[in-house]
Amino acid sequence: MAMEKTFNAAEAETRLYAQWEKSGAFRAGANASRDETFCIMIPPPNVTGSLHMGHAFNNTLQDILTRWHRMRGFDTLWQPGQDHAGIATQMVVERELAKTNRRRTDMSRDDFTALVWEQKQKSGNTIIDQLKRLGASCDWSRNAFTMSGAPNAPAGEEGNFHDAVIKVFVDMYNKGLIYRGKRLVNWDPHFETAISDLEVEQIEVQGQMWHFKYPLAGGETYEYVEKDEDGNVILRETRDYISIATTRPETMLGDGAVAVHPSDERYAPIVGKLCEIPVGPKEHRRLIPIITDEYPDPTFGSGAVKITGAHDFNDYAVAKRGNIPCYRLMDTKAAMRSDGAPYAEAATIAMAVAKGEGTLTEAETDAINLVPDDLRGLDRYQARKRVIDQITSEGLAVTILHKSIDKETGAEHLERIPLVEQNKMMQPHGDRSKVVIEPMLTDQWFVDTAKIVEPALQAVRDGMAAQEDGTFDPDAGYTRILPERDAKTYFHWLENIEPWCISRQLWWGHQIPVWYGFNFEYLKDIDGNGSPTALQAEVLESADIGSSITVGTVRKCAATCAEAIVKFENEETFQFPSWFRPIKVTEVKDRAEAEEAFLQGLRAYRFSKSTQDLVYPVWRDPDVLDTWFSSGLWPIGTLGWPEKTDELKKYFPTDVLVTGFDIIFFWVARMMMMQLAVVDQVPFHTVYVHALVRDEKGKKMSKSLGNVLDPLDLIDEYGADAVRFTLTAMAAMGRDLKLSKDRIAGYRNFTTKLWNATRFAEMNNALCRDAVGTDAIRVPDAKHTVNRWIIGETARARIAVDEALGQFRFNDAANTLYAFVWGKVCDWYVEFSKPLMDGDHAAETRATMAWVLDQCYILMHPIMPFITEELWALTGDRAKMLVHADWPEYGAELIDEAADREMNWVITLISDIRSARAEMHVPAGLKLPIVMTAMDEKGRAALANNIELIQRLARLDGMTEGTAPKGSITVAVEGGAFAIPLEGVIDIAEEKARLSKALEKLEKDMGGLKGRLNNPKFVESAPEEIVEETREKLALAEEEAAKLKAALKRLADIG
RNA sequence: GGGUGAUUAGCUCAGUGGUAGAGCGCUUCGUUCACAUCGAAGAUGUCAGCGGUUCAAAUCCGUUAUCACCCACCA
Repeated sequence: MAMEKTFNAAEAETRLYAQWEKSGAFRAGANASRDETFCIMIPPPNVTGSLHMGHAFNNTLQDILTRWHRMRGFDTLWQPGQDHAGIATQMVVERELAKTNRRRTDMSRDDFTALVWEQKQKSGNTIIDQLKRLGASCDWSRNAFTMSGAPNAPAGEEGNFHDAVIKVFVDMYNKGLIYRGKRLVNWDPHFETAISDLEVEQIEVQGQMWHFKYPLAGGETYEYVEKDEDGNVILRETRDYISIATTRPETMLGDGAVAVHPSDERYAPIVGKLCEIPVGPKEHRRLIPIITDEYPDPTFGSGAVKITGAHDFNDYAVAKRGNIPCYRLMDTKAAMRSDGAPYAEAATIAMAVAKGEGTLTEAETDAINLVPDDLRGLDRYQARKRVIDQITSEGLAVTILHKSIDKETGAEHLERIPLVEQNKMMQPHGDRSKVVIEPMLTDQWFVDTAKIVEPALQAVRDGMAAQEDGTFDPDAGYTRILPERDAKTYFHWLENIEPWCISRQLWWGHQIPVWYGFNFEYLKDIDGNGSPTALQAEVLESADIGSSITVGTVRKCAATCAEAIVKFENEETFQFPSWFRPIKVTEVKDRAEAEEAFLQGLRAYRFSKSTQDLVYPVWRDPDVLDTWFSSGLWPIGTLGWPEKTDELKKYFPTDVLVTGFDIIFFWVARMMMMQLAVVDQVPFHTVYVHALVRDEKGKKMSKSLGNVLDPLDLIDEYGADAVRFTLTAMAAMGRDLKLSKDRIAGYRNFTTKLWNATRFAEMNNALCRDAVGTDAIRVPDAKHTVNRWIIGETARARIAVDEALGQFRFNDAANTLYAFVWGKVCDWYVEFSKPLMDGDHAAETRATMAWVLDQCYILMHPIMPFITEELWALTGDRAKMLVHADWPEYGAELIDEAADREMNWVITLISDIRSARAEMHVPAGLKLPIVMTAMDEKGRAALANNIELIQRLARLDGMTEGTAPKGSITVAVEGGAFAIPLEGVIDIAEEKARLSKALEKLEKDMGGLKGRLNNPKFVESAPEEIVEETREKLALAEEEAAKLKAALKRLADIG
């Protein structure tokens, strides 16, 4: 067998991965030899996504933990899968449609989702294949998908994830943890859906703020007084208006009030009076009250704020407090241009066109004339412009005097211009659509997070407390978040949690399992003393009013419902009146089941059996659930819940969640809340939060910046092992990770180094094992110091690696291995072994070399699986593949302190001689004799044992004992000194300089050491071992200094 | 506005009380039979500033400066 000079990663990686898969190496429970389980849930990537650097990092860490546990004999499962990613995936398909000038609304919902499924099946495997290239050892036979088993899922997409999601929704609804409500939500005008707070990002934009006059009702006037900070009056005038400042003039028509701070004296005279919204035909202008509220800041703007409850979150709060009506002005549909095409920019919301009903709820009386005709159907920004123009032309814009100079004449004059302030403001944008979010008052579904947040908080409080005092127990039912500061983020968010809006007006996702129908409870009230509304009256009028409700009543109700449903179908955001609402949330598969469920409810209430032949109208809520609602169930969902599967029993709660901090809120917190709410257990005992991958300059990698490093390109160029090792070595907890190609190349060289160390052993027949097939379990019974030393070093490495991985200190593990393999094995042990490969110690040394290299493969395998597996196969007949090799358990018992001391002495001696030679410019190839001028017993023994390798590595030519010859350089070591005769070669001045410099450094050190030891407080207070160590250091330094001085003196005598 | 973190060699970063390290880069030398994707040697730091605690501080505390990120409702 002759090995190639380097590892061919491209060829070997594919071959090895196929071999692992074929042998079922990654299957749940493969290689299990003990009862303990270890389970990691992959953070499911978007099904349309492709592997980016963040994935590569995240999954490398998971793979390391998984492979490590699998080799240690745990019953291991790394559960893979993908997320259906509602908005993102729907966006991909809609973009495709747009290429052929089609839109989603051109087809039926079923046809559209069928297209999405096609897309899923087309691109869903991309990321799986990419993860395989990285070496991820997931159990692909269990690959999961958050939409599997949905009603319209095509063949091959079976599964029970959908059922689990629906069941959780129903259970939570029945427990009162989910409700439907009319609230102000973040409306994304591009996707025409509500989104949650987390999906909104605040972006700083240059904004404008306009100042307008709202005339007081009836032409009333008041004395407006402005004072400076010291209370001096700086302005006093009579006004017949109140001046407001706004950044959103187009919402003025929806104002419900003008608010000022209670302490604001300027407006005190007019609080409680009415003012007029100065937009639209004069005869139809609304009057709104001037109220007080703590919210307005008297020092900002004019101090007076218009309150538009339906289009601003602050205003909404003020309106709630002050019982001010909220008028929704806008439609949820994008405005159309006159030619019927949508506006190019996405942020288009029409000013409401609907009269009366529906859109302008909560203030139905005023609805009719809310929006004048000339503003209807406009995009919000067009409407803004028109409103500003109208106000300005009417002279109601607040103006300021502006000095300007006539260019022609040079004459200076003052002119009045509208007061428009330019200021930077944070504006909410959709994180996917990048368009400005419109707060909208709509009916949405919410999770009442306040009711389920406490267990999620407590579990982490307990986990962190245990982590703190060192009593952490994985089975105790709590969760720790590492590093600690991310726990703070978690607490902060959960302690201030808002209701979670979970309905999305999309088509791709889990449709909400709620069916609407006539609420018969409503009629019950009529039988009492309640006064009927118009509808009730109508229903009752045509029904037989009597002791019981008759078939006729039901027919009438059915007809009324049908009418509502027609409206609902034509207008997705149709607001159901209160008599039409979900009266039962149930797990039903289709309309027939829903109808049957309703009928059962009716029978139970007051209808006779004769009504069951009625066709009763029901309607399913068209909204789908937020993607994170289903992702939140990932741990139990992938394990088969609600079925009581073996996997669920075995692997749940799972062990570690490895994730980036950017989805702590989106995902981690929600999994915690939902698992606790549904199965009353934490989903994992440890959350390991890692850094974000950035480019060399520390910028977040993004397509728009063009600074993306594609992990697959890097794998092509350097091999997966090098990429993985780089990421691991840089995985210091909770920092940014700046990736550069140089670093990857460095670690690629490291793989080559290991490869070539193996090549050396192979050439020296070190790999002809005396015990083929034992897979290096047996530690060689070595006698020679060199071998005993490297065995001890191997044990140290194993201990350090296990400890590092146990604490999620991935970089420590990587650096330990790097230093061991390169710094110990390659730099020294391979060299030391060369003279031993023949002669008395040959067999032992070869066995040790073989064993040490095996240990390198094993210990490195979790980080660098490919090259190690390849070397494992190349170097022996193995009973098992490396992926299933047994992780070693040897420890400190293998460390031979005496061998350690001896070899470290030898290494220091060789290094010192090399150093002296280099500094004296001794030609590297020249072999020199050496004279031992002094040596203690231990030194003599060490020397005798290792003389051959010392001569070889220090390039010496024979050793004698005696006094330093003329013109020699001095090398001082612990216990002795050497002289290297260099008469004629040596430059005495240079040698003096070298020795003086070394001496200087020593004396500086000695000064510090002496200073400490002379300080009585140090000797008293410091631990004994530290004091002792300091004394030893000083003694050694003094000894060496004495030798250097002697050498210097000799040089002085000569020169 | 609130919060969190960072500031260490030319660069990228480790280092949680005992007197500072790695990789890359740089300089010099080297084709000794594992490896030039290599080897040997070398240079470079008031550990951001100031103050405090301590026998001892890069490390703990306070403060200042700069930067980064997260959260947030200034119309």
